Amino acid sequence: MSETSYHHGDLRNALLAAAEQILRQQGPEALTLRACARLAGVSHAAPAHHFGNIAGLLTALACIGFQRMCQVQQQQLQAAPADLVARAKVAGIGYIQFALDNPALFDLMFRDPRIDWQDAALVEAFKAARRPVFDAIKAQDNDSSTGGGNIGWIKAWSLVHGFATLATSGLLKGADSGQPQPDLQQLLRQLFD
Amino acid sequence: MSETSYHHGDLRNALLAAAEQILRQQGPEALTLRACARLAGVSHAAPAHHFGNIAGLLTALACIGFQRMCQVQQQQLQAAPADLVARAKVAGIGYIQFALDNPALFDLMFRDPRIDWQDAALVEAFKAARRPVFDAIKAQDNDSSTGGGNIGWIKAWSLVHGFATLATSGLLKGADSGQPQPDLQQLLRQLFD
DNA sequence: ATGGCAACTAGACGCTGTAAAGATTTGTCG
DNA sequence: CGACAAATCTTTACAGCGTCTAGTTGCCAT
Repeated sequence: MSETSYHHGDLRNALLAAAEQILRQQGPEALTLRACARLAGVSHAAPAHHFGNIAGLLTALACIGFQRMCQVQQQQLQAAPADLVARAKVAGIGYIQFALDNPALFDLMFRDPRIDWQDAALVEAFKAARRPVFDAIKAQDNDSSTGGGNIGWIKAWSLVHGFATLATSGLLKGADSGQPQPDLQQLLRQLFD
Repeated sequence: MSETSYHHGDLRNALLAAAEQILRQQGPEALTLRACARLAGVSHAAPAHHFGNIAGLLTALACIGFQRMCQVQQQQLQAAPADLVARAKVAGIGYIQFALDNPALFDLMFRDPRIDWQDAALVEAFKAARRPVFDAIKAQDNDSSTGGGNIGWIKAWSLVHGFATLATSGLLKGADSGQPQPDLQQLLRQLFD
């Protein structure tokens, strides 16, 4: 059961790996079913047996992205202090750090119109990925007993997601004191002060 | 020089109108050069003479979008009080209101990878569209003489753009107290308190 | 009036996603 | 052990897409 035999053996994962490589190296427009099949060394129709159509493959890749995004936040929270405000900052920084480290994947997850948001596994992974920030804000609300509705959580999520989106889109270039290449890490540290 | 004659007369604007209609009614994936040509009643190759390629048409449409977005904010600022904090809120609300009223166009402007960000006219329109919020925050900074660098402006832009992006993506559904259809207008009013 | 030129059409090419049908391997049951 | 069913992959085909080239039409200035 090698890569050269008729039956690949692990084609589904091989196609996902190929898709991520193409996305990272050539961008979302080059990410096609046939390109993934070529890179994996199979016929152009093979991916359909594992993903159905292009939406299925992109949705599966986005699902993996949300899972990794969740892990990044959880890992950074493990090494964080117990202070609730500090933990909220750490969760937000984890959210943004994932976007800065994986800009193409982040864009695919949140911006590609071909992704199927009816997919149950995707929605579950998405909700898990936004949960660390949600929980951190809710913990603050409960502690100070100022927690009204969800507006605090939505404000925090908007701030974090907006910064991540603008940064991965390259739109913060020139927005920061005219520097063509803003120090995103420095801006990120100031974002929650 | 009517729509039925060999020479259309105003094909460029007709194609832009067709593109906006397709985008609004059928989404970004249906927005193709050939579909615009069909709707305008010309041959499939006609758009190339006015826009060069698909990126040219989408970039021109996005340019119009940024111009309208700038107008919405300016109009709302005309009827706004002189208080600097209030004016900053009005500018941000105008930014978001444009996104809520034109979700498909907003997505095209900020999310479509086919848009050419090297285009000078597009960059100029984009910078004009984000200027109302920028100026309002800078006026606050100057007034209170607390204005450090650009972090205040970037925080405000991130908050506004993040809310607009999440709302137009439909991701705020379910984020607000389990309601499937959150009252975005009510959330928007609370966003800057 | 007529020549030049801009606007538009027609056709072709390679790319894409997807569907149908055939080929090959795996695994299971008699 | 052998045969058959199911899963996996290939081959072929088709329509739609962007874009290029060549050809056609009609306006406009000379």
